Amino acid sequence: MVITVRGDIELVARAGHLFEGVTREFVCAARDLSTWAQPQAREAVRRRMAWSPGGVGVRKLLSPAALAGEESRRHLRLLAARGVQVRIASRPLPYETIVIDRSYAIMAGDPAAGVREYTVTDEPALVGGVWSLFDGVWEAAVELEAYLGTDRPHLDDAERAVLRTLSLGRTDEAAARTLGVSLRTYRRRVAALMAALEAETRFQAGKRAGELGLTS
Amino acid sequence: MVITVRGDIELVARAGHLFEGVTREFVCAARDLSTWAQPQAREAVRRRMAWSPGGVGVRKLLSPAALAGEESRRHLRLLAARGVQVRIASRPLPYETIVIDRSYAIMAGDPAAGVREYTVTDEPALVGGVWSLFDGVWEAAVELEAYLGTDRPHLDDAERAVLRTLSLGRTDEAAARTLGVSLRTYRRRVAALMAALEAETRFQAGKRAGELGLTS
DNA sequence: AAGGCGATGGCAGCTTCCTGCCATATACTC
DNA sequence: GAGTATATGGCAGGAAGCTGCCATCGCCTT
Repeated sequence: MVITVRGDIELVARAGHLFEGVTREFVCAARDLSTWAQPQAREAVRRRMAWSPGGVGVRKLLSPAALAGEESRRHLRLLAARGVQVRIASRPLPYETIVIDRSYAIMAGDPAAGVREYTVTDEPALVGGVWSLFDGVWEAAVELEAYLGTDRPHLDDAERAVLRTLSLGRTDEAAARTLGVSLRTYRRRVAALMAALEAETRFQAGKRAGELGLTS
Repeated sequence: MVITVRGDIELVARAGHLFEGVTREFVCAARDLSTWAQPQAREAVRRRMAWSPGGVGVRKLLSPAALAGEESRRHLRLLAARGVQVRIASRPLPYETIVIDRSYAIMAGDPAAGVREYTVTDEPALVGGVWSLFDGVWEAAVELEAYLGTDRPHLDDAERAVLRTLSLGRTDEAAARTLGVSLRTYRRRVAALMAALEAETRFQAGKRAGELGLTS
């Protein structure tokens, strides 16, 4: 069974009961928090949320863009406090996706289009496949608190350059030469980088950089 | 449009033309290489593959289980040599998935069932969503060569212990003391760990450890 | 012009790290 | 027992890394 609806209101009308019928699991991937802008939709979601403490696993997967505003962060933290698992994926997820109880999948159409289309299905292969892919992305994504906590130390150009030479395994002397600065300055910058990464040793700095995926 | 077929043969009969009509992109996620066991299916895939050099981007995403046998590895390397991008996801992907030209999605049903069911669709929202999720997993997955190369360096207890002390930022002397070995031995083990991580400096070792998620 | 400020470079001394060499110990094989 | 392999510890010398101090330079403000 596959149905396609246009817009939030029609979605709620046709598939709203699915939201309220969640018994075990509700997973949701989205680029940001702007979906469900319609009051009716939000209301339906809220009604569902009220049940969540009762054993329904709710997982919300978002892209970093969802953390843009301070308000968004507060909202997400609130959700997390209510038991919703929130993770941040490294890439945007333009097509919003919902899987309910591993039985129904709801996917939003191209966001570039005007009125948003939603496709709802209960085909086992589709639902299973989508859920499985979701789970893969979920596994690779990082916990909200961890993401906010690390606070992604913003490195300036000099620090990035230092990071690169360190990653190459050069000696300080060679690195300083390639960067065109003195040994003293280079080491000062290494010290600055380590401070930025809250590391006391170069090993710790490297580990931190690796964990944060600072490749450059 | 959504159709469901039972078994490889019927899939090829009903959707085989999709494989041969690839023009831009062919992506595929699977747990292992056992799919397409049927000769007809393999043949269809092979015909498709013959075109791939002509600009079709082929991405194959597998779980580590696909690397079980030496034969599998050879096969994958062969594919890679032919221009197929092969990556290994960290988790198994029980539901096999194919997306062709971002226009058609084919998803296999529960592998536990007897005859395998396949669902084929061209619903934009479904295809787009599946593709997007695939891309997310893909991004988090690791290149075949990198995976085989690094081969998840298996660290013994001694190396794990060293890793822990290094992560704590202790000096070698303190670390050696807490581990109850001499300074010389401790440093030998650090050198061994660095060799295992293919690192030339402690920074690189830390980075590698961070990237590999070696927390302990 | 004068002064403050921040980044740089040189120097020096210190700590830490790295490794080759040798001696010892333990275990395993023949 | 003799021989071999492997892990350990000590020592020493060298390489690399760290940082305090001071002088210099460019830039900005007053």
